[in-house]
Amino acid sequence: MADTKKPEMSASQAEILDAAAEVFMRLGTETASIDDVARQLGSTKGRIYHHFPSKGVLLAEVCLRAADFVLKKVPPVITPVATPEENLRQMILTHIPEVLRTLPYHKVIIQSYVGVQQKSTTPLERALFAQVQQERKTYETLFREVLRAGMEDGSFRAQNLSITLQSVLLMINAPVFWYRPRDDEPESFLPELSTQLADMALASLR
Amino acid sequence: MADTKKPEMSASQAEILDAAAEVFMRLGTETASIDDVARQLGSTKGRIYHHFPSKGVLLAEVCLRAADFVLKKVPPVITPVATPEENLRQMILTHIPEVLRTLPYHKVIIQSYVGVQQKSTTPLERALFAQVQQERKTYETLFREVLRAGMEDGSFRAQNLSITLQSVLLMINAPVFWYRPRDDEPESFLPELSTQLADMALASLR
DNA sequence: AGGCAAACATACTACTGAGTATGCTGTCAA
DNA sequence: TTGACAGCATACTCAGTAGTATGTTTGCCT
Repeated sequence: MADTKKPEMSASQAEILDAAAEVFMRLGTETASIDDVARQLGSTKGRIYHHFPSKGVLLAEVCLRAADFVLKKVPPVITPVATPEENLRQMILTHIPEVLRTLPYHKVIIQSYVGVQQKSTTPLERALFAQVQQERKTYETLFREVLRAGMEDGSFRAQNLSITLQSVLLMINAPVFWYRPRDDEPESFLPELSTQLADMALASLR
Repeated sequence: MADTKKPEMSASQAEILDAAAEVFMRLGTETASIDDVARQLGSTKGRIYHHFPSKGVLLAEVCLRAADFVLKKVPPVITPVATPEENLRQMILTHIPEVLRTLPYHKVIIQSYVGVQQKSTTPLERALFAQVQQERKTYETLFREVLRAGMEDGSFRAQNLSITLQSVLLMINAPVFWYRPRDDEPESFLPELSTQLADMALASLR
């Protein structure tokens, strides 16, 4: 655990992950083949297997990147000087645009969340998915602590914390299920969407 | 449209659908094979293909049944004499236990909702999935109308209706993502879960 | 210049899993 | 009783896909 966990991803690897996320989103992680991903890249299998040892690892890396996106943006906006309401609101207002900016990644990680333990994975794949699980747990804890603090000081209604946490998390991820970027969409839509969801989430806690 | 849409499902067919829902839930709709479903039944492929022409149709029938479950229970509790809040609360308190009672089916339909258009489907499969889409839309409309009525008479805060609808729907389906029945679970847990979610959903609208 | 990796492309192999063709068995009507 | 059909089981076929083995090019260091 001595070394920092940044495996120095190359530009080509990032490009492959972008393509994989896009294709996995469109076709589903199981249905999509490595050849589909290669076609999306305008290249062939060889390129992908040069950088990733298996399809399972590729999928795991996509999920890991999805988790990293929000995990880099949200923690910095939390501050001890703010009230739980203010903290939670800022977290949500940061979370939603970042998720929609990297939408394909999050559509993929939700697939892996809804369906399925991976079948017959290699040790490396298991390790990566364990890391995804870990980061997910870390991210949940950020929200859990804010909710707990708010319930303690009476800002939020006292009730089952786990249920509350899951509900709030799913609520702020709801756009992942239905949002599709549109050409005729006004500039103001994303901020409006974010604030409305933040309002609803906060209201649900009172 | 003259005939009633009840294709007279046999007991054997229902048993197959139960097994398919269970296996599709555990392994994922793409990963799970027909042989897996057959093994769950303690029989072989032959039985399944005798009743269903393809894996896609089998999956579609599972989704259709999932939609039917809630669509049979929820509409009867809606009444014009009640306020929008009261109607919505009763709908949620009916929806959640029914979903958890038939959990595997709903885990499957959510998979098909998150991931993917089906690839290279037969006309029959397309027709069935269109029917699923139709029933889903019908179900959504029930909630949309109650929300709209509540916004009109001032019970609910006026805001983007579609966003509100999607958020509420996802919120009351949240347990599908995380709930797992436990042996040491008190009798009272399900009612408590339902009322807490109903409270949160209604509060989010104020 | 030249050699040597890294970064791919090409051409395979092996296997899994959907779908089919056919065989077997009980049941029920005529 | 018999034949005919529903309800399965068994034993295949065949297409698609993950993974591999091996070529080919491109930078890059000396």
